[in-house]
Amino acid sequence: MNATPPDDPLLFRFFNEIGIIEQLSRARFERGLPHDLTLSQFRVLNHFARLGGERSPLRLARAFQVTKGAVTNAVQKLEAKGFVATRPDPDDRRGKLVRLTPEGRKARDDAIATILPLVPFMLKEFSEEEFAAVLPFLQRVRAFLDENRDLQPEPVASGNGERSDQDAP
Amino acid sequence: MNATPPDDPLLFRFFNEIGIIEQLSRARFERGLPHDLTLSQFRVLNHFARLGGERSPLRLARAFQVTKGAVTNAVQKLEAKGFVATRPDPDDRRGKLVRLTPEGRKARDDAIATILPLVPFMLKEFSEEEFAAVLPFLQRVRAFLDENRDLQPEPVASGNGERSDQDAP
DNA sequence: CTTGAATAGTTCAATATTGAACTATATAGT
DNA sequence: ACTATATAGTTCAATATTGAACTATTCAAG
Repeated sequence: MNATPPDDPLLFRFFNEIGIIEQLSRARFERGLPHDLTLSQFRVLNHFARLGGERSPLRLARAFQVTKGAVTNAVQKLEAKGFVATRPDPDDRRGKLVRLTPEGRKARDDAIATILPLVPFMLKEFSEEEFAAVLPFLQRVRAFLDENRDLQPEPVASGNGERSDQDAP
Repeated sequence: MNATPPDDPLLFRFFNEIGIIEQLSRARFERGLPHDLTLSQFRVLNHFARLGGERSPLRLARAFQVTKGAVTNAVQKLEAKGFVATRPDPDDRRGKLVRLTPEGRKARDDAIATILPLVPFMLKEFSEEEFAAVLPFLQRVRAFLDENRDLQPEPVASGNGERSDQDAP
């Protein structure tokens, strides 16, 4: 069954395919998550595993495009499991810093391991070159959307500082 | 800030970009939805607007990869707003058939209208040709994931009948 | 300094989604 | 026919997310 009629703007068809792929891949990944991890919780672990260091909950909220409350929740759950640790921000006593623990690092690796079998599975159908070919364009689109996050198309307002920390899944 | 380190499998980087693009575009679209529509509710309207006809809630649930309960909820809300109508399935008295009303059709068009300005906005940065170039590959990936939905990569089991009604957003 | 606005984080009510239980109907095997 | 099992839809408790209120701290202007 077709997903978007061929007479829709090319752009809609593009975003429609993106949406379906995301939904299908997320459903598959979410099912297999170990340690009772939520996708949101995994995202936090993955963020730190990839980027290292310490971050405030607010930065995480912006990176994931969720509310501060959602991050509070995820961080509390992760802290209860011992997968992240927090400390007060020494430079700003309102703030907090979250970091990955070794256990959290391992939990993240366990989660990644559940999708690793997918690599050879998909590479039977698609070549590395094909992914490599589309990647740069996807990155450009992502960067464009990221730069124009809260921007309404019409007014062409001016960008507002801190951007570009987007993360997924 | 980079999203996925360049040494990750190309596949992960691909799905990571997909995930980010989906998140950014969904956030933007969701914000502007009219008629107090939820994204889930819009999906139902859009599904019927594109494919026409009548469908059972169960088919919708499979198309959207959500539970039957979620569809019950969305359909009830849409019915309360007069955007869909339902009738008992004449061939199966357990079943129900949902269809779009003219008001629902209009509500869907209103929703689409909120993102239409994005088309010229993005076409300043990207050409139609670029989208056309990546679309076929995305469609192949989508079809592959759709065909192998609940399939675990390892056992290479046999496909199980009814598939391929996936929809998004 | 002191006051007022902004910011970081938490909490809470409201809403959506899930997974499981439940009801009603259909289908298959004997 | 009769019983057992499967299926369509709803409902409900549990959980996650949101948006707003709230607390505590910081920053900026006078």
